[in-house]
Amino acid sequence: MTIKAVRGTRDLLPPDTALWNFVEETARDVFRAYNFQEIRTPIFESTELFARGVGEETDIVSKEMYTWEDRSRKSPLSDAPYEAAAEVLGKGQSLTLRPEATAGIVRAYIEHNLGQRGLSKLYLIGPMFRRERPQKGRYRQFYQIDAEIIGPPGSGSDSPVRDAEVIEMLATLLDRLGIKGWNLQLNSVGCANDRAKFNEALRQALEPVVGQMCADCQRRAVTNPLRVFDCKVPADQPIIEKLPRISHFLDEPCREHFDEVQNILAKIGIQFSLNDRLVRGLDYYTRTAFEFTHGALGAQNAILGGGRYDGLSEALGGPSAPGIGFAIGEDRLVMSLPESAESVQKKPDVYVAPLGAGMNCEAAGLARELRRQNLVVDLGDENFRLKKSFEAATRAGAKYILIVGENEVKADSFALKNLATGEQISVPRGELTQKIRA
RNA sequence: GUGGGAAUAGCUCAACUGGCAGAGCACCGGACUGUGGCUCCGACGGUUGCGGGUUCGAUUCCCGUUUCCCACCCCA
Repeated sequence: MTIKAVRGTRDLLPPDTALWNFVEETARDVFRAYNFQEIRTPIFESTELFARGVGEETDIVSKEMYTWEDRSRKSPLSDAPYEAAAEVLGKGQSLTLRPEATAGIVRAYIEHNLGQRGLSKLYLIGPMFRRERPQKGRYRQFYQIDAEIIGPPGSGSDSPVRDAEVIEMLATLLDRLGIKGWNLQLNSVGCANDRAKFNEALRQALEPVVGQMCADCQRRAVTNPLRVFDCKVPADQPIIEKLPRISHFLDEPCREHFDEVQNILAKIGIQFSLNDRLVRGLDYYTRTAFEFTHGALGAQNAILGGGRYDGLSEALGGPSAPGIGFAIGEDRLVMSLPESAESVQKKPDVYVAPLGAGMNCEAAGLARELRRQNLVVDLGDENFRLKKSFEAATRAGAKYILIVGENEVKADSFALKNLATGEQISVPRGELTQKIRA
């Protein structure tokens, strides 16, 4: 039995990787225009970070994390094989593969006192890990493109301008990637006080009717009443329609904040729809919550999600640092791209084909010169028959083939053939770069 | 964690009621010693996901298991 990639993980191969690079380069380019800068945090963190940051009650923390006990630093067996070390692991630290990016970024923000620099605009691209059942658009190792605006209150980090800025940036990114037919849904889940009041009202409203609802809703009514709004069972919809809505429980500052976000978005021409049933799965969200969906993704139709988390820093023992951010599911983003992998792939400008004994050296020298001119150059082998070189050049998608044989070397002028048109000319060494680039 | 479908050559798929495991494409070589895409010929390619059972005989039927796909759940 050969060893295979483990369940829920996968290899990304060429030419698909060209698509991923296209997405990441475009994202970096767009983020730069909004003055975001990159942050890289560790792929594993103390388990406690996610327990406190994401929330003990969330599905992510309660059943989806890859968590293990590290070896104890003091263990006399610390350099023993892990089977033996496991015997003394009682004192080891509990570690977890990151299931999302925000907690780690806020941890770094606190740890390095980034609040002293004013407003931080940070982005992170990398793998996340959740132990869920794999499905279309859902993997156990998946990639997120994440960005956050966070800072002390005086830096304006809590301003609705920031919410609108982040959302508008996402619309720009999706447009730049050529993604058509995305849909933006917006909601405000209020502050902690609003949520407490709303939860209580919801619980009361559910009590007399929950018996008539589906089994899932009966469970949710106890564990997490907000999630009742996610229910898709038709028979439950009339009941859900009559339940209280978070929008009626927002206090005055939260309402004004949300109004201003909508106001800005409308003024700058970003289409959105309000959805007061939109709830997010992580405990730390406050006020603005949003989601971009796309039709071509099957059941996992959320291409990205985000929101505001004004109390997260404090929950992690840090200073007050309101923030807003989002996470794009890169796997899903790539799935909804209209581009083909072929179309974004960088093809060789020229295929250098040495022909006959001793020509490898000549060809290698020429290839080096051309590559130093920033041309994309592929290189053959003097043992190839010319036919084989042509086939290799064609397969590589090269624009030109450059033949390096004895005749050419003697004349210091090389046969350059355009593989698409069939036109062939003899080009002196000094003019090669210019001719190939033309 | 639950439910449905699937797994045969690198890829896409055949193989009747249980009877020698095949094709197309791709790959490699040749026809063709310095000019590609076309054509023709040849070669390579398999523990039929894995393990067990029934049978004279299993890709085929049965059980288990793993993985993938789809959906639930949840989320990006």
